Amino acid sequence: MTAAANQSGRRPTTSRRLERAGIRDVAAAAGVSITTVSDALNGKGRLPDETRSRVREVAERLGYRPSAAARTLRTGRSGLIGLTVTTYGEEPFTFTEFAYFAEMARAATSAALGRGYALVVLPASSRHDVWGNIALDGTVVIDPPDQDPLVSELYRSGVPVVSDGKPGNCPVTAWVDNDHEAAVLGILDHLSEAGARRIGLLTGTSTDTYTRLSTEAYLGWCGKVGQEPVYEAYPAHDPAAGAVAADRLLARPDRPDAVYGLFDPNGTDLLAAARRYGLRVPDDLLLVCCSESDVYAATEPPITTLSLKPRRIGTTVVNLLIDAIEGVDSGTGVDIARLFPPRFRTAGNGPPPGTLMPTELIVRASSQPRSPRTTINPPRPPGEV
Amino acid sequence: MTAAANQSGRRPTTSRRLERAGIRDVAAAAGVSITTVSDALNGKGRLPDETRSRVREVAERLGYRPSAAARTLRTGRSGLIGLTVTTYGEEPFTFTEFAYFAEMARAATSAALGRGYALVVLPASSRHDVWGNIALDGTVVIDPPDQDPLVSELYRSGVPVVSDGKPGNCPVTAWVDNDHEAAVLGILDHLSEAGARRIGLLTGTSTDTYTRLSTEAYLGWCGKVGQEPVYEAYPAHDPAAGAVAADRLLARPDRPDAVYGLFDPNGTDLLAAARRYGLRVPDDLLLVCCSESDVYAATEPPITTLSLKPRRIGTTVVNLLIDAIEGVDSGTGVDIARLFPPRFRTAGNGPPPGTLMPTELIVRASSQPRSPRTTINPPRPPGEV
DNA sequence: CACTCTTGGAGAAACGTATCTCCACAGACC
DNA sequence: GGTCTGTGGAGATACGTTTCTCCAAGAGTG
Repeated sequence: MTAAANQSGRRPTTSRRLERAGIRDVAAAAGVSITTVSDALNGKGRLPDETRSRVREVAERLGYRPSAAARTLRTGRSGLIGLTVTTYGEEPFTFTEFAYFAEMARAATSAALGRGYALVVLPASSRHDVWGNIALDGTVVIDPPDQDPLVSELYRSGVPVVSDGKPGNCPVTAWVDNDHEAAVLGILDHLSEAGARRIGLLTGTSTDTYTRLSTEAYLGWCGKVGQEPVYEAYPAHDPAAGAVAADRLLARPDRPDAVYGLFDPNGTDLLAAARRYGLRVPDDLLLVCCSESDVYAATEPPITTLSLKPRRIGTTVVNLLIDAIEGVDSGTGVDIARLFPPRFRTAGNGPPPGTLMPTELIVRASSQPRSPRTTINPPRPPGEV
Repeated sequence: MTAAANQSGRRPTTSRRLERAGIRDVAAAAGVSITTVSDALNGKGRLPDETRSRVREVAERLGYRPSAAARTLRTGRSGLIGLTVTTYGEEPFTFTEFAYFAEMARAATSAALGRGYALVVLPASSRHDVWGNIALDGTVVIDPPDQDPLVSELYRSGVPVVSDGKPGNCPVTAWVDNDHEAAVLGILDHLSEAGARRIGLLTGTSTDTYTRLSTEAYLGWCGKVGQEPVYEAYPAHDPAAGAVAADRLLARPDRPDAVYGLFDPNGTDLLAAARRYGLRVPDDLLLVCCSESDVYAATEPPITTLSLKPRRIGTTVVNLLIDAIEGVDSGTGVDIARLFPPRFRTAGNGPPPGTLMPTELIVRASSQPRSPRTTINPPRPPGEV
């Protein structure tokens, strides 16, 4: 009897065929020790290729699958990253409500998988019900509100957090955001150049960074160019409220001749409202909205959209987080993890490092400079989508 | 020195303040044993309320969080459910590409969270890179192809699998699907009643159940009513291909006077194609497409859509899976898990149990019975969205 | 020959929890 | 007084890995 067989000999005699093969069974079958099996399968240790391949072959034959739980317990790494969205109302799950989140989540998932991690979608609320039961290596938080208790809790637990959206007052490890101010100013300039005299804004009532920064940029611009602000705010998480707000905006006595809508559905909302009031786009009303959906390429007329490039954001956020988890400083390539466990590296003083990413304005017919001819049913070649 | 302190006394002397509090620390601080702490926090064992609350208070004070990895290792339950989509091309992640998946995933996530589970989004390919590293209690598979190797592998690993979409030849624990045949027949009848003489189909080239069953239902209907089939198939995962296929369909010499599009973007595709050929909807062309998006409520004209009710599907799939994991038979309430570990309950003979769920046709202007008056800019009250 | 390296690999200690087993003790009962 | 019963809780083990430590044996070296 080999030492390995001895080491695994304590299994109870009954119903062994029901058990899944463990590393001990592989060791026994291959006539080597547990250490050797582990090293062989993980490419570690000093083993001749012959032993390595033999162990691998035995493991394959037994259908051995290492226990993720045991590995996580031992190594302290689960390969799991939490993804949570905190704003946009009290709904349990507004997630993927808008194309932005869907795209961002998709890119984040891909990026994580590419580096050997998987994403777990979690709610921002409901404290220990689920959060406490999952071993997370880190968390991506979308749009954390000021003083987000969830982020604080995670920080206390030692879980690295990277946020999409500049954090108000949260101890995040790092953050990524669009340059919302530059984006709004760019759109307002674009509309002005297209002939707009009075630009309105369709905005939200929530206090997340996106809404706040965008609105502030608009108000600042109004102050600078001397235009009276014309805007309507509504709860962005309520899809029906957007149509009503769009209607209100166009029903005002000081009706704007151009509108920027901050949220994805605002394009169709505003277009429908314009039709109701007999306004032609872009002749009577210039339109831009923030959206990732390509339905606006096929509307009548096509609508100019601002893309926040969610794919780029999602990828960046995840890569930053995994860098923090693994302790690699992307700049230097130094492996910090060997010196300090990751959970203590968020404790730096000073603001967390952030990255501003540019947006992209996709100009379509709805914001073309005014011309005398009508835009109803313009002839377009069949190839254009 | 208490026995509890003795039991935890083997911690190395250095840098203890850096360690997170474990159950041993709580036991030592409360002057009780590990057993007592575990029982107190989990509501088990026979303990007086006084001890229970004291232990809880100490745990709270130390900021104790149980290790999910250790718990998973010990109990064999991770509270994690995999979610994967396998069809629609070779793309690494077509997930949330269409509103159906996004909605379904959202509902599934909510349902899982409601029962204390979290969802992990995983790719259908890339064998052991990620799948092997995660302890899953079960998996939801969307639209598995025939003989899906992934499902077979999961079955062999003992992981319960519930699929969205009737499985071709896979050992799933259970499945849920829409009644696609009934849905298509319903639409074709609806279009006929609206005055259609020749109904066309925009379908896909992939071999998943949805595409196959829908197309077969269409062909069967054509055979029964004696209409020559008029359809175009394209790779559904390619967004640009849909517009081209729609164009092809309307360019045919035997151009249909009504079209049903199987995929979400087909509505805008077909509408744009109709405009290019000067066809009025619904006067010259009746239109229905399968979509979960509400943009079709605001198009010009609004388009009739078939909803697959993804929320209901997602909820049902997850609940079935969790029932299987926890060994509760929804019908009887018997706890099977105590008799057989869940991984052996998929081995029954006969086909796996399946559930067919109804769809819903949301009728809008694009499939209204033909009338002499034009439908361009019909007057609508502002409240309607 | 005595010694150091190098190679190949075994042993055992964690990781942190849940839970099974069992014991001490106090009161009840005959 | 002795047995029984219920209460409260301690001890120890197992979950399945990874990894640190260390040993044996052969190869080279003076």
